Amino acid sequence: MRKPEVAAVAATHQVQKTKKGLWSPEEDSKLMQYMISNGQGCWSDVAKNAGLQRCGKSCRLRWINYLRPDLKRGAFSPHEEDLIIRFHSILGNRWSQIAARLPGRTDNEIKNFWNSTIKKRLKKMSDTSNLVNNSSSSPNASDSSSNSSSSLEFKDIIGSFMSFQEQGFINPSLTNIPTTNNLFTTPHMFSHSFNEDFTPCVDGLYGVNTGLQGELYPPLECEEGDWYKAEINNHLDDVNTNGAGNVPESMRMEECWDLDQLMNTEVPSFYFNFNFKQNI
DNA sequence: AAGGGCTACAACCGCCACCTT
DNA sequence: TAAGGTGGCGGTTGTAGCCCT
Repeated sequence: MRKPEVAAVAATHQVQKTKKGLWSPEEDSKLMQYMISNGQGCWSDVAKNAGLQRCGKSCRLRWINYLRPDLKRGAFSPHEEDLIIRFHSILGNRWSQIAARLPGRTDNEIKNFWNSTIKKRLKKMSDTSNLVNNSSSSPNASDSSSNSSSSLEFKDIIGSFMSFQEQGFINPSLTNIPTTNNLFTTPHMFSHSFNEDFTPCVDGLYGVNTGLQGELYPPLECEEGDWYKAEINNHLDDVNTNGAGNVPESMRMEECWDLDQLMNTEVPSFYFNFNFKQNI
């Protein structure tokens, strides 16, 4: 939160003052009344017409994140938490897309929740697993900052990896929790035992097909229950869970997957830009 | 009671995409 | 085509309020 301040902005013939910082109840009430009676329009007009000394952007943010009548208030339910974690494992930091799938929640809210709560939880988990599995590793083993060239968060990978493991998609007898030392160099075994196929999406990249994807890509030939060796690419940029930067526009997740349906199925599924290598 | 540390979250900033002129 | 305006988004900051000592 910020101290209220008044910034002078030079206008054509006069000096208009735009206020910054916390919104007062009076300002909230003005904006609320204006929005209810006029609806959403050009935000800079909203600021002017509602008699607010705020920039349009500030009005927009206040309305979307705080005043909107359809907002849900209060703590996230365990179900919402679960959804956020699952959506994040698929969408990365696309907060607005995650928020669009959680009615009544805003991207800002979810982002804050993730950064203040879930991230810490994952960090704790990764710290614990590093202690257990990597007692002889280098002092930097849990330091994600050493991978500063990538937007990939090591903690996120750990979280996703553990999620894979918890749900039985990673052969427990063949793999350990990865560390920064071995995550990108050690092949890990991914189960294919749920009744769908790994589906090649583009040149060396494989997704896990839940069967919801239709006939877009030919499935690999494989037997029910096979284990596949998934060799995670050495290049951090290629395993960026934040986006589909390595996947051609036409093949990106949004176009291929019905996320809403996906999230309602009993079969969890994930899509990483990992460079999977088939090892039958 | 005081004050220091920590957390949650409201709000700002900078960038980008899109639209209009 | 370029320039300017606007909206949307993710990252980041700063502080109110809580907790602990």
